[in-house]
This record gives sequence, C-alpha cells and structure tokens, in this order.
Amino acid sequence: MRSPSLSIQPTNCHKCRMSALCLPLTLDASSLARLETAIDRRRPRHRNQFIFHAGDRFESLYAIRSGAVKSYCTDSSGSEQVTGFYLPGEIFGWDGIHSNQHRNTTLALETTALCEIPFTRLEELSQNVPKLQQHFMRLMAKEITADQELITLLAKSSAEERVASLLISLSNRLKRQHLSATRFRLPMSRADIGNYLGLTVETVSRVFSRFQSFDLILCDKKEIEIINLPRLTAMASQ
Amino acid sequence: MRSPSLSIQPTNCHKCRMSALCLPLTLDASSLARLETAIDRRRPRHRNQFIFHAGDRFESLYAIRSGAVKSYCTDSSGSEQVTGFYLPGEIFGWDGIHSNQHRNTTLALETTALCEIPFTRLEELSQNVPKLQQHFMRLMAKEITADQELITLLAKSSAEERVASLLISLSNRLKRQHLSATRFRLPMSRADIGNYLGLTVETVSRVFSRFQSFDLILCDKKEIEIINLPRLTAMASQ
DNA sequence: GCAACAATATGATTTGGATCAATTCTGCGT
DNA sequence: ACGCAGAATTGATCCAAATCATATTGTTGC
Repeated sequence: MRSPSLSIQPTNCHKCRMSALCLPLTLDASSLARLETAIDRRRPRHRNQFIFHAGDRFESLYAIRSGAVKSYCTDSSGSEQVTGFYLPGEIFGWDGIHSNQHRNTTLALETTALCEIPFTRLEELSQNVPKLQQHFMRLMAKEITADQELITLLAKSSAEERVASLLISLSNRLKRQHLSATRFRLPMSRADIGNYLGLTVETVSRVFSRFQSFDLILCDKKEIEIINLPRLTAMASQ
Repeated sequence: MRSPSLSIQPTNCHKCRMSALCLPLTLDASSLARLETAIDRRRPRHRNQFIFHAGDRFESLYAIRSGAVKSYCTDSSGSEQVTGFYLPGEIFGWDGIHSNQHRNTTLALETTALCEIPFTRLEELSQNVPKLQQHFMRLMAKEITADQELITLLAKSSAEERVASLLISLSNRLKRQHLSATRFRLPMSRADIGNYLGLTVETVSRVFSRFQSFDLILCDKKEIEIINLPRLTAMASQ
C-alpha cells in the first residue's frame, strides 16, 4: 500500500521544494541540468527499511524529500549508538567518504522518499562547477558543526536540557521547511531519543511527563505540541 | 626566547615529515609547487597563545608541524566545551567553513609550529587538482568520523572507558608519527581532559590513580607510560 | 475479538560521578 | 631561596539518572 502523496516525484531539482536546502541557490541552468542527470530518485523506503548498512561500500549521498531516517553505528560489543536523525531537505551519508565505506547504518523511521546522488559524479561535476564544490564543502562543515553541538550537549547538559534541545532542534528544522514549529509528530521512538541523547528510555519518558506538568509541551505519544516555546528554548540553550 | 629546534622550518612540503598526513601522497610536482606558494609558515605560537577566536572571520585551515593545540567553544552561559585536541600532522579550522566564521577558539597548549593554508587559495587549486579536492574532502570526512566517535563515547561510556579511549587515541596518533606509543607527555591539563570527556577534574584524577593501581599505566603528572596496552585498549573499545 | 508483543509510563532502589572541602605539589616571578 | 597562584590529588557527602520492577496502553496478526 503506497501513500498517494509519495507518488508525486518532481522530475527535476528546480521544481523540488527542498532545493533551497540541498542545492546551491546560485547554480545556473546548465550546471543544474548536469547535476540532475546524476541524481537517482529511488522508490520510497518503508518504515524500518535500510538505506545502507555499516560496512557497505560508499557510493552515494542521499537527500531526503519526505519522511525521516535515523543513522546509528554498532560498537564492538554490539550495542547501538544513534548518531543522527535526518529530516526532509537534509543530506546524509557523509560518514562513508573517509574510508570509502559507511560507518553507520541508516534506516527509514517512516515512509521516506530519497534522492540518491552518486558521489563520483558529484566530484566530477564539482571540478567544473566551483559553486557546487563550495556548497558541498559547506554542507559537510555543517555536519561537523552539528556534531560538535551534540558533543557539547552530551558532555555538559542535564537530561531536561538534552530533551529540550532535541525538541527545539526538530522545531527549527520543521520551521525551515515551512511546517509548524509547535505541532509535529516525532518520527522516532523514546528509545531512539534516549540512545541519541545518552539517556535511558525511562528518563526520556519522565522528562516528557515533567515537561507536560510544567506546561511546556502537550504530548500524546508521538504527537507533540510545544506550548511555551520561549521557555523550552531557554532550557535548550543552557 | 625561542626553542632552537623550532627555527628549523622546512622550505617546502615534500621535505616536511608531516606531508604524508596532511598532503595527498599522489600529488605531482607541479601541483605541489602551486600548493606550496599558498602556504604560510607562520612564526611559532607559545603556550596559551591563540590561533583564532570564535567569531573570527574564517580565512585559513591550519596544519600542525610540532606542538599541540586545543579547540573549544563557549556557550551562551559562558562555559567552555573542549571540542578537540590536535597533534602534529593534523589539520584544524574546519569549523569555520560553514558560516565563514569560526565557532571554536583555538590555542596552543605548548610551543607550536603551524602551516597556514588560505582556504580560498585551496578551493581554487582544488578546481584544477582533483586529487587535492578529494584529499580535503576525506580530511573533512575524517573529522566527522572522529566527532561521531566522541559522541558515542560521551553517550555511552563510563569515566574509565572515556579516559582509556583518550589515552589510546593519543597513543595511536603518536605512533602514526613514529613516536613512542607507550611513553609520552600529555600536552593538556586534567581540567582540559575532563572538559573534553564530560567529566570533572576530580574524576579524571581518580581514574588516573585507579589506572595506576591496576598497573595499566604509570604517570607522573603529565608524563604517561602505558604498561598494559592490550588491557587499556580493551577498556577503551568497550 | 483476543492473544502476544512492543512501546510507554511510573514507582522504588541503587550508584557513579558531581560537588564540596582540604591538602599537597609545582612552577614561576621577584 | 622565598612566597604565591594554579594544578593535581584525595576524602566525605550528595544527587541525578541508571537500574530494577510493574503496570498500562497500543499495535499486529490470527
């Protein structure tokens, strides 16, 4: 059973509402045309389907058109560490560039539509289109910045600050897509949130309950409504 | 007063013993010559001198020839978070690419010799030298991988596992430079280590003491000798 | 409609590391 | 050599979050 909205696949990047995020705004028409020939719009992935596994040969970067994915790596003892959640307009797969194979496993948290961007094609194009090279370097640098923010969060913050930060991050990223910044559905489980934030499920659950009792949020399972955005933001940026 | 060893500045990259780490091995002579004209070998920085501050306009990447630096960012409440330590052969400054200004402040932990690589020159050269573009993308990807490893460490590990991981990381990085993997001097304070690993100074100190009583290491202030490398490695990769 | 199972919530207890406190060690400038 | 400020160690106490335990709700297949 396919969701009807997902059958709408833009035939090219400039018609895609994500392009402002995943493409350089300044790319001229002929450069854009060349890039488009490289992009494979794959069939949508369903909940819990894998995009790639840790150890897979690195071939492509992926841009999300709709849905959500989580990335995680598995350590020697077999336990998982969630390294990121990616939402529409965001690009993932950078982890494979260094050693030519992926470190993380990535799977769809809900039905997800992707654009696959073959990396060697991207490198070739970058040689001829300086703006493209610049743009992708910036996107990588953004990933570094995001990771460093998470490092600070994990090194310093309390459970409440961590959960607040995640909610504010999601809120901001949805807002950038012109979606509601205060009402949304979490694509991931409490267990995923806990794993990502270095907390147990129980602690995450308790923090959600406490936030409700403080009238910061309303939540019904995965449906979230932020009631007091300023105060939640203040808690997050502690 | 200058340390005499630091006045020896290689006149070009191919004579520098770090080049295997910071330069693509496959770069041909003319490409190398063009890169060298862009690199500024600045005067050495002394202990506690800044390389750049958070907020500074991003101009260059820096490669370390000798010495050590720490990077840290300061959050809204003014507290510091150490985001990385860099040793000879390593490149830092990536954090500035995304927004064209540095997020981190970086300072010398001891007398440090640097190569400054102006980023716009590097981008121009990368257009003409595909290997160079590839190489720098890989270095950025390596930074992402390293950050994600730190994230896993902070999200999951105990104090002992964290300290063991740092010691093993330093050991491996020194080994790569053909220095002793089991005897070295820590360039950073216990406070820096604690900040980096999300622990207090007291905890770091206690872990060092415990490691000594377990006959894993010998340490006299900043001088470290790893006695039982296999067991310490096992603790680190838990 | 109802097992069987996964996800969430919440209470009771334990614990690892933080915090507070005091002492020793170590350069460093005069 | 002396004194002083910062760095490191060690001990005593406390607390936030982990762990253990149980209940509740939601979901899936039969």
